Amino acid sequence: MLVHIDQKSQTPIYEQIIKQIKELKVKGILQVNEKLPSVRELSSILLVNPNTVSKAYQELERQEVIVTLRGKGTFISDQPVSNLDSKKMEELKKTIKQVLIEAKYYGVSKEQLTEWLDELDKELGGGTDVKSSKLK
Amino acid sequence: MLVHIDQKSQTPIYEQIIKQIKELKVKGILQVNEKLPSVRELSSILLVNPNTVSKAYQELERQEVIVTLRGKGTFISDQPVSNLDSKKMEELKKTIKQVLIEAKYYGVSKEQLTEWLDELDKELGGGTDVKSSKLK
DNA sequence: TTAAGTGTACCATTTGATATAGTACATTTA
DNA sequence: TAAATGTACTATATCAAATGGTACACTTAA
Repeated sequence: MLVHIDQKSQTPIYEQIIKQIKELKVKGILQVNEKLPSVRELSSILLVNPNTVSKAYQELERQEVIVTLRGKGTFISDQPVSNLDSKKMEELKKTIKQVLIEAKYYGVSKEQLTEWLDELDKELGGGTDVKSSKLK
Repeated sequence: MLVHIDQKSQTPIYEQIIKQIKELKVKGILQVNEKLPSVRELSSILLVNPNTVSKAYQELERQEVIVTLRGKGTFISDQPVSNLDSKKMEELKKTIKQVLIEAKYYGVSKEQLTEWLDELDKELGGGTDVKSSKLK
């Protein structure tokens, strides 16, 4: 299975699922309109409670990453990403700020962080650019 | 007071304290060997429990950001930052990866993130470069 | 129509982190 | 000695997270 749960992690299981589904979509491993495992199926694979998977799916739908159809299943959304949300922008910037502060404590320069960004962008970019692919 | 607590935040109070002390040090607002408010003093200022402040101070000392001396008080550490910790490096990289994935969902480009890094670096850089200042 | 699979909605319980409250102790300073 | 300091300890309350179980509405396929 593509999703992997770390039970020892301090990150909640449902958040781990959310992050990994997003990553798989950005990478293009999960294609638009592709069907995801059912709540029960994924829960039995990951050995977690169905409610936990359901919680992850509900949050993913709220973020318009996936679409759920009663009785049919859950699918990768083909809808455009919601408009630029200033709140989200601020969150991103705050997170980056914290990363930068942390980095300074370990002698990691801004330039190093920028290099990592380049690396990771290539690593992820092999898939689909979620935003622009919706606008064509 | 320089530290400000947001009771509504989902971030634990002790973590808010940790982050802000670090930021103040990176900015140079808190200088090396400078005395911090006592546990009881800061707790009464912030209207939080002394144990909560103590927890923050203990974690900050574990990270070698501050030094505590029994009966004397707590001070900004003048010790060199601990050697580059590969675990910490991985954590930073993971966080950046998540930020990048999030950014892609909101049409924020890698270049935009890089710009923010530059901005924030200047904003913080007015203070002292923690790492290099120890090596002179 | 029936049966299976789907997401969803409940409820109850457990666990762990967080925060508070209170007390006490060892150390340092004035 | 007295005050201030960090620390340790116990107890309690709250909340998020996760689990377990049951049930319902809808869709699909036999």
